[in-house]
Amino acid sequence: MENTTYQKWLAQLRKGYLELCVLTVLKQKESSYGFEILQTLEQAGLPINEGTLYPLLNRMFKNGWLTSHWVTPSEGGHPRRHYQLSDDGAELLPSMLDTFQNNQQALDKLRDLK
Amino acid sequence: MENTTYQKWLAQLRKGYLELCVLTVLKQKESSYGFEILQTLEQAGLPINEGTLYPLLNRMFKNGWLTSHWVTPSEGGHPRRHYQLSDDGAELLPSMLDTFQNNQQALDKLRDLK
DNA sequence: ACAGAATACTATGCAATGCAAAGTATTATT
DNA sequence: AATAATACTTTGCATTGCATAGTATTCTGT
Repeated sequence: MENTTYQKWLAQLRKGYLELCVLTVLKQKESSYGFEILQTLEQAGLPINEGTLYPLLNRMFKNGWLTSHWVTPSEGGHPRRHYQLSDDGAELLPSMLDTFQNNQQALDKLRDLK
Repeated sequence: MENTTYQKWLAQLRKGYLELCVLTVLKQKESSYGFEILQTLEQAGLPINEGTLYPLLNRMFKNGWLTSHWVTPSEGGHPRRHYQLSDDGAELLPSMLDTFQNNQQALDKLRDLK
């Protein structure tokens, strides 16, 4: 109740940041799919909504940051849409990490004011 | 040109983060006003738009995170709208810092995958 | 004295995204 | 047969960074 505006703020803080996280996961795993990424993020302490991740992957794909192909598991089960970093995505990731860390440093500076 | 989607991403990454920065500035300075905050952020490596900051201050005020009063400088000049942290804002700031640092840690975990 | 820059705040409208919610399918478990 | 788990899609809402334009005062250079 009293925390409503804080909850809203949490959602805002994830904007942009989630893209960085997903690119990082795909760099580490080389190839992964929605459901697995969802679990990986949760294990790293970032539980996010299905309705957040799937559209996100789609947007990143449309941006040309990812490539994608369908995989039907040989052991059976629901087909999975796998994603990998594209060349553009791989090139972007270091800049994004840089920006994120610069933000961290800017905040540290502000905390040291006066 | 090729960077358009990256520029958009930069704007997204600032959502939520800017609020944390402004709260931090106001904690350090105890009281400040729009134009000064603008310059403080720029000096910390965060140049932001007027049209971003003033509405942001207004929203934070409406959320009850800040208090505000007008000050006419004794040395003359344009009247300034000063802001300070409210009790709610002061209480919120540590939680926000915590969340931000947890995000940093989550990203570090992801970079260590496998 | 006048023009422009710097200071300082307000208001409007757009684009982008996290999330809730509901839906579709398949496979595994009980 | 029913439920849960796996796996992806789609719609609509609320929020926010930014571009842009507008208002007003003071200071600087010529």
